[in-house]
Amino acid sequence: MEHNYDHKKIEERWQAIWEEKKLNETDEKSNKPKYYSLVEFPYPSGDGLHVGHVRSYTAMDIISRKRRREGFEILFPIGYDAFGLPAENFAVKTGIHPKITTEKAISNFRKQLKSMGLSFDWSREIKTIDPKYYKWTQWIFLKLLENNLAYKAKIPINWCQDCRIGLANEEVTDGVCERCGGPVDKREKEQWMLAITKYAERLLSSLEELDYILPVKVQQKNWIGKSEGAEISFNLKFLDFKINVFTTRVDTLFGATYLVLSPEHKIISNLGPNISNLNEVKEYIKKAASTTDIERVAEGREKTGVKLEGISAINPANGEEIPVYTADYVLSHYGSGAIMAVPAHDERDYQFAKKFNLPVKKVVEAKAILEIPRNAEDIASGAKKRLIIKTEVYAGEGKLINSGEFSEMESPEAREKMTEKFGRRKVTYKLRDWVFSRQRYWGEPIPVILCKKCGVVPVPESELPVLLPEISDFMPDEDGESPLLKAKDWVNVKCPKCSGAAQRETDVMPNWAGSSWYFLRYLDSRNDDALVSKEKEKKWMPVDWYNGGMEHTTLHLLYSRFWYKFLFDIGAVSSEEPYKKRTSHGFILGEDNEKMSKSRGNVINPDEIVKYFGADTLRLYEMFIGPFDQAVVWSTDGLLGPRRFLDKLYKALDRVKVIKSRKESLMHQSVKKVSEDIESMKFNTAISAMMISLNELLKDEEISKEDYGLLLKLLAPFAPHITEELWQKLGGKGSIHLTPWPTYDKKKIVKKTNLIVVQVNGKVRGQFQSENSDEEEIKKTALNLDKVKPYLEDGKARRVIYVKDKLVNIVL
RNA sequence: GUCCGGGUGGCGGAAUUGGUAUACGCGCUUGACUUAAAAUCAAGUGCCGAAAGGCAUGCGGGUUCGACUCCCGCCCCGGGCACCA
Repeated sequence: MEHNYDHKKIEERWQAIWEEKKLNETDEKSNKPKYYSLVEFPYPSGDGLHVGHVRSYTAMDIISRKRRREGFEILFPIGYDAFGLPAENFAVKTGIHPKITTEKAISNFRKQLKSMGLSFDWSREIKTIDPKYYKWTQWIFLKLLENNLAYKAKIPINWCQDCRIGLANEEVTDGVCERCGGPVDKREKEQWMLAITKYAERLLSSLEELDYILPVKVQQKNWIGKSEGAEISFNLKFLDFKINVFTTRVDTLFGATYLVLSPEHKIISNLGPNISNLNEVKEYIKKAASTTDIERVAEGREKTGVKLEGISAINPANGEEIPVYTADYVLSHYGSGAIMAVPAHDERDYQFAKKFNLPVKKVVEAKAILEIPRNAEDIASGAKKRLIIKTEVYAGEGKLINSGEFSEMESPEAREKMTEKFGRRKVTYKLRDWVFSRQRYWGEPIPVILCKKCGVVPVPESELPVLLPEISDFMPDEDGESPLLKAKDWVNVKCPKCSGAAQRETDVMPNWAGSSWYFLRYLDSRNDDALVSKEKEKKWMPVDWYNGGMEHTTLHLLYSRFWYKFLFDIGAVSSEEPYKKRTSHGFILGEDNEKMSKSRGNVINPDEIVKYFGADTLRLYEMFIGPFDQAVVWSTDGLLGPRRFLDKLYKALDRVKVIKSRKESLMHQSVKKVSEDIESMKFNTAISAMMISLNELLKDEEISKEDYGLLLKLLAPFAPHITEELWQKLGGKGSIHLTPWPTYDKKKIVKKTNLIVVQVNGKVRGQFQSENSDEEEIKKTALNLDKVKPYLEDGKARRVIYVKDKLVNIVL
């Protein structure tokens, strides 16, 4: 018998056998209940698979393997999200076509993924760059266009100077490009937009029923940013214009002492002739446009703005004449792009009012705040709680004053009544439409033709896919026009409508396009007639469990929910939400506690780990390293623990005999623990439980074959290769991965004796074993313990507390 | 600023209807085996203390017979959002 655990031999052998036997391929004909488990398909970067991929993929592999053995027909697919900037940037530098580098990276990824023993159904593999795939991405776009959810608009977009690319709101972090960290400014550009805002309410409200981890729900909710308030119209004096403002605090209307328009507000140009300082205003607007987001919100930046001389508005509440300003602290894209300023009750308005000497009028009585002494010193020095009233700005609610008939009312009531009298209810969202154009090469061409006569003409469905043309110069030009413009033969076409000369749209889709629906394609990945057949969609959707990164919460996850709801609306799918359950994994940081990156030199290559320790050890380690949802620090030394565990398991086989004495209580407990922990993704404690089991089994010379086999079955989802090998050596029939998932018997877990802990005044002083639960008897035993007696000499037990089968606490 | 997480040995971490704090693993110490080392096996390992005992879950209070766990306040770390009216 072999005594050494040769991971390389074992892993290669079993991977080949499983592949040959198609062990992991989904059986479409099966009548078992379906289970669709999904991981985010990787972007095939030239750097190869990251240990972070292994973490997330192993977790879902464990869940899929368990489900399979619980009697479900599993769909656990994989593919590649292969359009993207890194390959294109590399192409700009080297002239090598992104397709070549991407395909190479995909081959490498495939090899790496296979070496991990992940139970993917490889027969359904997809890649977003495949024309047969992006045909359907383009098809969805056409449908969006047809339903007025795709439109072209000239809007100020976030422009990354380094990448020469327009960015979606979601792709800008702290005012810099999420990708390259370069500065982002605003440019007016004609862009394709998707009207995700039309779905804001639905995206928000259906969140409630979904089984997503809380942080995901919270983030999406905040991102959608629903805000309920009122819209109030302010008429202008002497002019037939009105300005609408959005406010959540109508109750402060009597305190509105001026209005502020965002510099981009359209009414300013309409008012032009009536503004006596128009030049000054224009100057300010120009300056505001060239201000970047970083500058605009820079900390401690003083408020700026210009008064529109000659213009004044009427406060509808009290008829007062109030001035109108334009200032960049008011955002054009939120609410109506105009606000009523209430300096007494809003910090920002107050700052502005102070600078421009505008009146501050209190209309809500401030509530006193209770100040409590904090530290021991304060308390010792006799400091007492006291009430303080903030004097300057009070942003809270309270009783109204100086508000005519509404005085004496509390804020909520006043809001109701004042909305009714002066305006109307209004709901706004922070969510903005999705900037869908990219002036780049390596993406799906947007399938429309621009005709001077007919305007935007969709490419007929029969002509899909619009293939990405071959070009050799991938650099976008200075103005940010797409490199596709250089493919003259491709660009110049006849208009499908009028047959006149026309041009193809040269913008391509963002890399979020292909990933917004990929989970549907897995169901029917070779279908050329539809993105997915109705029948298969009905059978497999929605995804039962989807694990992925938190960084995709407001991007991919939200986008794909939007597309799916849209597909539902046009009858292409039969349910409204794509993912029933969403969980998330934490990052793996380098050994230096920093994010893994080439420049830091702290990247761990999974290939090396597989080579030296084996895929099973790597999998086990990554699951053992810490709580699945939290960031963890890589430790190569830490791999030794799981590796030793597998070594011990392998050697233990020599001691396995068919014997009667089993460790039933222990094993049933393990089955319970491991089963439950997998469901809650507490893989670290599941592994700990299996380590404890093995350690316990090894305490005896002989190990029961039944116990050992059971342990193998529990471990199989985590370490599929070694358990399969040992299962065969044990004489097991068929693959261990096809055996039913073990069940446990509660009765067998119960212990015969209980350990009773004895405390005196809450401190542990002793313990004893007890076979019964008789309160009086146990209390008596406790009071007579040698360790306890000395405490009873001075005084009597005032009270004795008994917690059944657990603890006695003697209170003196 | 605000919304989520999180703070426990030398290190990763375990423990939740409040009931033995430090499971499991790494590391370390000692011993066995070995010419030696590695590997492996065995014993030990929160801190202070010779011991008895005392002290320990970010800090300060509180509730309780009993608090890592609940309440009040604060500090620090990670992440999201941020002039959103």
